Amino acid sequence: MLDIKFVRDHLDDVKAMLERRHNPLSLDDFESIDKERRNILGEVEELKAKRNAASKEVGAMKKKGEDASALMQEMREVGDEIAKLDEKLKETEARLNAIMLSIPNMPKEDVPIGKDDTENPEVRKWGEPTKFSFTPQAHWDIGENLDILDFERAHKVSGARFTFYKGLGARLERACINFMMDLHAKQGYTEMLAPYIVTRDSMTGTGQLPKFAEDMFKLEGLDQYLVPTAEVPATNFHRQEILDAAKLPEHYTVYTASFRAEAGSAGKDTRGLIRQHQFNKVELIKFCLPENSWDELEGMTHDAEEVLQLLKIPYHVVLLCTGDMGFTSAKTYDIEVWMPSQDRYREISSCSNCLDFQARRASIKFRRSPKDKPEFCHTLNGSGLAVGRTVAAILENYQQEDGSVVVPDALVPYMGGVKVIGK
RNA sequence: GGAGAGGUGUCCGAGUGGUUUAAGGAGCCGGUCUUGAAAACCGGUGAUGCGGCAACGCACCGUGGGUUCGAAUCCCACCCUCUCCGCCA
Repeated sequence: MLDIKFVRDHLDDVKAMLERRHNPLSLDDFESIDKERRNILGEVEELKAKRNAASKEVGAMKKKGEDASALMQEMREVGDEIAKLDEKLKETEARLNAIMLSIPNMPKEDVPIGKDDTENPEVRKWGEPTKFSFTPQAHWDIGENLDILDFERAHKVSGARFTFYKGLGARLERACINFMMDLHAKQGYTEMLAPYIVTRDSMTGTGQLPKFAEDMFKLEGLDQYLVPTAEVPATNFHRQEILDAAKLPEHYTVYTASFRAEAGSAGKDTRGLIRQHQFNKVELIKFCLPENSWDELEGMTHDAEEVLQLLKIPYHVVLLCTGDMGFTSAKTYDIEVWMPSQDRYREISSCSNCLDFQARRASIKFRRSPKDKPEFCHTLNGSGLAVGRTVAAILENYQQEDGSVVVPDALVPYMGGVKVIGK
């Protein structure tokens, strides 16, 4: 969430930002509700001050044996008035809060203005699209032919958008997870495994709620949700904490399965591993000082890219334009991996600097020294990487004419020495 | 799931209706002493949020309600933690 003082003082800038993001939220009511809230607050606090003073006096009078009934009667009426105003205040604050929770983060100045993913500029490119002397197959065909992916049975057992990994397919997925976690640990990230179920407060803290409820799975009868990304448990790890500045930055690499309802994406990527209700992901999370977050974003993006470099899979990095950015982000790089069967790059990682947007929602602070006032941390998150999509990219980029798949050198030790997945 | 205990400031811990502006201690900051440090002693110090230019005010003792002129304290509901039992990977 943005600082309400910032919104108050830069309302036109915030409105312009919404337009650039193609966000239909209207802030026309903001000013009046904000003013109303402060008016009521002033009134009710004045009455409370009066009551506090009078109550003290009642106590003193009673001690002296004096009659305080007139004052008590008067305060009874003041109390009724306070109750009425408190009710009104609560209602006004709820409306204001709903608005504040719906305003997305302010994009950094250098984020290009654009309407959707067709307007994301390429920042850099690594490797060249893989060339084949034959017509490359899609990863779902490769996987089924090798009997390492089973979509049909998954549909029977769980419904659409689920997959069984089998044999060396399962091994490959697991190898990728371990390879990524080991690499990120070497890069200085602390390894973490996190809960797959989180509370509503956690979902609100990182910005998934209240706006994106339809994107996730809620547990029936409970106020808890399946994690749509490890970002949620990992960022909320420090919710409502004041961290020691000397311990910042904190870097975590977190593996979880991720669960997404994929409402509204019916018909998109219906085949294969690209868009699943459940997928594995290794996430990178950072908590840092405000002055360092832009450098930390560059570092995090490179740390994620290194996975693909070591796997020797071509990719490029794009900078998301205003219309394509996530709600909580001020700047996002997407890493897109080359997918031969689709003859284009597909997103495999998204690295974002959220500035203090999540920290304010989740109250994650730090103190520069014991005497200083706490300030909000900056939080960053990035995929390092989406594992299912990585497996898809390996299958497609490393496929051979005979239908087998060569295991990238970096993964061979994680595959128990297996160098080729064949029939 | 059953039974019990408990949730108070950075920490420990007192507090069952009115100077609680949360006792006391630890810690922390400053000072005295000391070659320096420790110890001892003296003084200072709860955190956070909101409103206000400010003085200041309001809120906050797990959360949400309620009773009262007044609630950390009484009542109701809920959440969480711990111990034991049951069940269980």
